[in-house]
Amino acid sequence: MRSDAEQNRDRVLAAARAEFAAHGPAASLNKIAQRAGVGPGTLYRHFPSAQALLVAIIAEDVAALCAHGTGLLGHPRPGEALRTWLRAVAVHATAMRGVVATESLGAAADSALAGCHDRILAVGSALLTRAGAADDAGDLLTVVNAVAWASERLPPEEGRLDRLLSLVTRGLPEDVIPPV
Amino acid sequence: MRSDAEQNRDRVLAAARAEFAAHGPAASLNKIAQRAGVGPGTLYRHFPSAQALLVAIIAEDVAALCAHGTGLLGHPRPGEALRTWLRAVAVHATAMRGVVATESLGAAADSALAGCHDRILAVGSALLTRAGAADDAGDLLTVVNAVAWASERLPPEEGRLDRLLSLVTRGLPEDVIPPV
DNA sequence: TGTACATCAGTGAACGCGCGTTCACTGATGTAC
DNA sequence: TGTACATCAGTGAACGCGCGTTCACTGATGTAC
Repeated sequence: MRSDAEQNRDRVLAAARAEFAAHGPAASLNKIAQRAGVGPGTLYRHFPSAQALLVAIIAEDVAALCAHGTGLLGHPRPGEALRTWLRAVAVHATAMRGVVATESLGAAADSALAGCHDRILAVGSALLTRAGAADDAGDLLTVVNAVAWASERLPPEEGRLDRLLSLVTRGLPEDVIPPV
Repeated sequence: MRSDAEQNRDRVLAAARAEFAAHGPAASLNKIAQRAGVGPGTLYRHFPSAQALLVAIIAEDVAALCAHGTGLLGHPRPGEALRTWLRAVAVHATAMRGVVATESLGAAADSALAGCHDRILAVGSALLTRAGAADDAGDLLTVVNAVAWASERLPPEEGRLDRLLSLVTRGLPEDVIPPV
């Protein structure tokens, strides 16, 4: 790829993140192009649709989330590791006014996002198994996504996301802490 | 109100339900008017905005939901009564491609829907208290709404809504069933 | 290293579209007598 | 009951707007020599 093209691609992605964060699903492609300082034609050269933009953005994040989760597989307390990772998933899904949560839910059915979905699911399953939970990883991640979406729509309130998450995770196995 | 006006109002509401069900938040007011067989001006005479339409629709449902919940306060098994009602709330929130869930979440901050929100919350609190749960009714209803929203976005699957709900409600007190 | 050139990314005005919304006009309804 | 009329609901063409998208043209980049 020509170096100026790559630079523009990156600028478009950054602008898209900002516009989606500001306007959610109603973000306009023309405005993303404008914010990135390129013509609409340039945006289309790199991303043929808003969907393609979102896929690129989400794929950027999913790798980090999977790495985080894989690292937590070595955490000494499996239950805590699981909860920590689920919170990270929720924070990720909170981004961009619910757009990420919405896309993530449909990821299994979307061929472009299917890879992301599978990788997240694999990490989640591993963490669940290690924590000794019999839950379905897909269902659990669905609910975590849903909770993230909800917390993003409500007026911001300190600690709300954690309260809502704890409603969901309180059924998961707790770590046995050896008495001191 | 003139009788033809009331008839048109009802037809617009019915058409709006159908259009929101078909297209979610992207439903068009012109198309709602067309489906109702009235001119756009008539729709505006009754409802100045899409928001006003939604408020009218939701208010229609909330009354039924509250009556249902109030009736369940006399149910012999408080835990089961609570779960039954939460499921009814979820089914209500599943309507119209997530539009109802989205509106319901913002209801507390929306003066037109604040009344609905308060009534639902009061019924929920009563059922929770009776079941012996210490949970915050607002948080619980938020999560139930979120789960309903998610289940509406995923490809339909028999029993999914109940599975997701059970993830949320398994932390609630169970009824003590006397041994036979 | 320097230059000529082919490639292809970038430009941005312009398109058609459907949206929400308006308003001058029409006509049905309900009322007063 | 019958009629004349005032009220106000209904109409629908038309508006401006911003959207997604296109495409003929420009010009920067990287390459071949």
